[in-house]
Amino acid sequence: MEGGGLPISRVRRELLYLVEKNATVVVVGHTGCGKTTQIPQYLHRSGWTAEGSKVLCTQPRELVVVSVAHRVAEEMGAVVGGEVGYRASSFEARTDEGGSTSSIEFSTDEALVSLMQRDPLLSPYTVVMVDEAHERSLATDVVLGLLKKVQRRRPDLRVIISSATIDAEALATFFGGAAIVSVEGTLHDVDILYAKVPASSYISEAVDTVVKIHKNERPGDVLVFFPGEEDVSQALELIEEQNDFERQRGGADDLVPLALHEGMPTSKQLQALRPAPRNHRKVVLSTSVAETSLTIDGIAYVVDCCFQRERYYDPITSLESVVTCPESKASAVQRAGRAGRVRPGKCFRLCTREAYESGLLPESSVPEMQRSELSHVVLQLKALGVDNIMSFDWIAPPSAEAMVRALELLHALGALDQESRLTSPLGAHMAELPVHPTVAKPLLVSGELGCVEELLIVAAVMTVKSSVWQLGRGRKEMERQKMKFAVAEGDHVTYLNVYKGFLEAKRSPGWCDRHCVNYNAMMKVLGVKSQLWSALEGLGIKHSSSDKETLPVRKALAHGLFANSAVLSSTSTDGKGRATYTTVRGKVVTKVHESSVLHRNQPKCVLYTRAIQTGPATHEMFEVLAVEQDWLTELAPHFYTSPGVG
DNA sequence: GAGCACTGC
Repeated sequence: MEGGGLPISRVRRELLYLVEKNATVVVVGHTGCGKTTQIPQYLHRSGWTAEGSKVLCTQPRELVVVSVAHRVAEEMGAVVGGEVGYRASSFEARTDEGGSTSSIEFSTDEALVSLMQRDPLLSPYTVVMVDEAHERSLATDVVLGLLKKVQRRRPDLRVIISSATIDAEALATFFGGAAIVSVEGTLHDVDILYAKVPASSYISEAVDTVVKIHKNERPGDVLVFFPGEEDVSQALELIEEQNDFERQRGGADDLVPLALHEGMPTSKQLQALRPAPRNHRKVVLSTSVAETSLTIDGIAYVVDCCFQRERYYDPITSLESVVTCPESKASAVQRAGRAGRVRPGKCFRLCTREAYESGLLPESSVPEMQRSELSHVVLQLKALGVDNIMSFDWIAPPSAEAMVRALELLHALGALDQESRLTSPLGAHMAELPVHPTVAKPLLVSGELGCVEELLIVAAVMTVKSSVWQLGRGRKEMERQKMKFAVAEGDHVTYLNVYKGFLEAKRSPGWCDRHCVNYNAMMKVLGVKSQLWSALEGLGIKHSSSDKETLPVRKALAHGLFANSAVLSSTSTDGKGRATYTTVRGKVVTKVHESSVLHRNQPKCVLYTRAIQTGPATHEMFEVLAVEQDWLTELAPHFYTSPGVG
């Protein structure tokens, strides 16, 4: 397909003219208008890739990078790795550094940040297009700030920002008055219908809406968006009850409800993506995975609860919380668009039109940059030569507290010196590792402590976000299986046993199923582990193993995680018999989360990977490591002796 | 008694 019928083709000439005349152009257009696949080809055909120069297009997600590269190559009659290439880590690299012949390259935003550490002026590129900029991921915001900086030294560099929403003005202003071009329309129209009154419970309202669609609307599958996994399972139960009720009345039970969320095994996810049996209507009950990451064919109706869950980092306590809040209009539009992929569809929003139009729903979500822990971003910027982080040209500046926290942690980790300059070699090496600074430091000290192999495994598991554990036949069974691997030293050390078992079982998916281990997560662990090993090897670190000795492993981890410490409270329980802890810094009351192998052990002092607020006054620690309290002052003397702390 | 979603040097 040539893409001639796509909405983007109507603005081709205008777009090319604007790119010629302006340093920066903002393109506004919804998903499906063809901008991602067509704009790079327009640029290619109009001379922007002449004489070995290149056009780069970035995406927030790796999966999209790979699939778009293949689609564009196919449209051009080229092969991936030839005229069209991509940069992605966990997939086989299809372009190499300098000698690549690709005219059009696709990469993730993250990969562009790392590319800029090696080639700050992006010398071979004439145009960089930042796609899906409205998603405002951490990496997107970093890329936008960096590109603006590069443009000052390379006035010839063209930047195209593509966004699905109307915050185009803000983006254009940030780039000193960029040109704006709008792409009207999508492939198919979607009718938007609103609730007449605000719903008292979005779960039952969503289920009622599904039932109404099933009774009154033409055939076509339904996709329902819920904020979280818990909502998905409740809705699933309600629809099954409804089906039972229909059966008893002798009605048709041709409604097929299917859950879809990140935490499910892939086989179950695929089930939700498969077409329903003939004459049945499929209802996919999903979290926001289906908003951007997964595409389901045959969806004609979308039901949107109009809520989403967002993670917030509190720099004062250094703890995170996950809150349910009204979704942004940008998400609402994206979700609705999922109904119009194959033919005109309908979207039922469970908020009122007044609520939508009066500003009760924000235009866009708070950018990740303003609700995240920033030590990794700060370290990256330092490595890119941005000396004064506070005065970096942020498109949305993070809070001063969050930046101070990040600088403080990086200083305590030894990545920055007294003057906040990157230390050498430690800070520079930490910046070269594709993991969070609290994980990079343990990896780097593992050489001296003789436990490189063990740290590679633990760091890989910590970096692969999806849990190593997976529900098999119920929570009880998972608990039972987990205990087979569990050790008193904690979750991180337990991972070593899981990894060992996985290798001894020759990476068998069946073994994983029987032991409630997530096969996909383990395969990713293998990939990340070998990637980390080549990075460490490149830094001159020699391989070693501590075998059955776990003390060096815990010590190495403590070198990175010391800031996340909590001690067992003397007044021991929360009323339900569970021990409470107090974070050493911040003095917040917290508990060991049920998912941890240590949730009954009550060690005196623990380090955690993350602590999340799970209730109004409840914080829980995920991934917990048992340590000796005197390690804290030993490993981070300044951190634990400053006034008012410790 | 159970955690939105992504990614990388």
